[in-house]
Amino acid sequence: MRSKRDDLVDTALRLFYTQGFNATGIDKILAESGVAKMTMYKHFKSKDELILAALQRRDEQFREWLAGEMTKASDQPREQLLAMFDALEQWFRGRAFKGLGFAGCAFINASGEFSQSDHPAHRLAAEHKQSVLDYIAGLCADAGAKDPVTLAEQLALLKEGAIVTAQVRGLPDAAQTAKSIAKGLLDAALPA
Amino acid sequence: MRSKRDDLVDTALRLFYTQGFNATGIDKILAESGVAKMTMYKHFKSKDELILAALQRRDEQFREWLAGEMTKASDQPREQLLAMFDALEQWFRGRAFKGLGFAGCAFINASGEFSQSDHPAHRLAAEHKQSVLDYIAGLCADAGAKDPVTLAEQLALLKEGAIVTAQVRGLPDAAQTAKSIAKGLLDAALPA
DNA sequence: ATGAATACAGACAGGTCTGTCTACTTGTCA
DNA sequence: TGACAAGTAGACAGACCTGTCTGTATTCAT
Repeated sequence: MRSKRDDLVDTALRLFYTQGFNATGIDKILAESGVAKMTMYKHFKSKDELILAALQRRDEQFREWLAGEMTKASDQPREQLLAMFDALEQWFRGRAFKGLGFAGCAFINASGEFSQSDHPAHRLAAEHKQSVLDYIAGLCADAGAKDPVTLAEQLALLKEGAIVTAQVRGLPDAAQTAKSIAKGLLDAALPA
Repeated sequence: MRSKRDDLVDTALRLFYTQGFNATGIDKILAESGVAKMTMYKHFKSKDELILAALQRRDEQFREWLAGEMTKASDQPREQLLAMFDALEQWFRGRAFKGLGFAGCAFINASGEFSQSDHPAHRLAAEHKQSVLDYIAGLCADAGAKDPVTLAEQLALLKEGAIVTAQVRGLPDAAQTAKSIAKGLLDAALPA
């Protein structure tokens, strides 16, 4: 059975993601999740803590989804890396997370709203990006890259570029633009 | 002489950029700019209009700065395009805009806070990105690219990736990561 | 079945937000 | 001098915000 805490965090994530962190009030989250205020304040000391919990859930959800899409596309690391960009395109087109249209990257958005780099939400965003980077770097190593970390940094940068382009300009095609650049990088960095 | 309106817009831009749009109240802008509330409401019908005016100023300011850095680096379009990434690095390190440290891209941040794509601020962000893209595409054409628009889309995507990486993870080096990818793209797309 | 834990609704305090209003001061130009 | 434009301070309304509190209902294990 889903706990009240889960309902709360899911609703909070949805509203924070689609409407913004500062723009979303506690009362709206409570109303939409059907949870009482005191219940929330028993689970979380403050709105800030709820924000962190929502971002943590997003981190798990997103990485699980991405790894799933990539592994189901192929069992060869090179193909998995390229499949990342196809997965991104599905996300940009709103087909990735049930009941959650594309509204950019929750962590980029959080970094924008909480721009001081020592803010817990900003820190969490940096950690999320690092986790994804580590995952990519592992695949680059598996694929036989001479310098897997550098290659992973390049691919991750392409990923961020695609996300922002899709969000700001409304161009889901950006995923394919990034993918074609990625192909060139992989051709150059991986043994034939 | 600087008009009150200019003081207002400059202060608004600085605070919106560094603290966020929703998180910045009118009163703080008025206090820091030394302008009375009624004066502001004479120039702008609402806070939303002030936000738009601030973003418009940022658009001019940023594009003027970027074009300046690029043209002063070289008079060859290929070198100018590469110099864009060096300029970005200066920005990321806080050396680009006097009295305005790096806090990501104001337009990406705006798109994050106002995620509905028909919101005026979001629309303005898309227009800004398009303007920069057009500028890049012009240089690509000057450099003799067969498909200047595609090349420009690729370079612009690298630029966005670098900005986000520098902001979220605090890595100004991302500019050089993007630059080295850009070099490969230019080598492939431009006539020797 | 009784006590503990969990959740509920809803009022409330204290603060902040945007936007409006009034009444006063300053500077300019004719 | 006198009319007018532009700016000022500060009060205010009404909405919304976070976080606290009270008192009641439900669930569950012992």
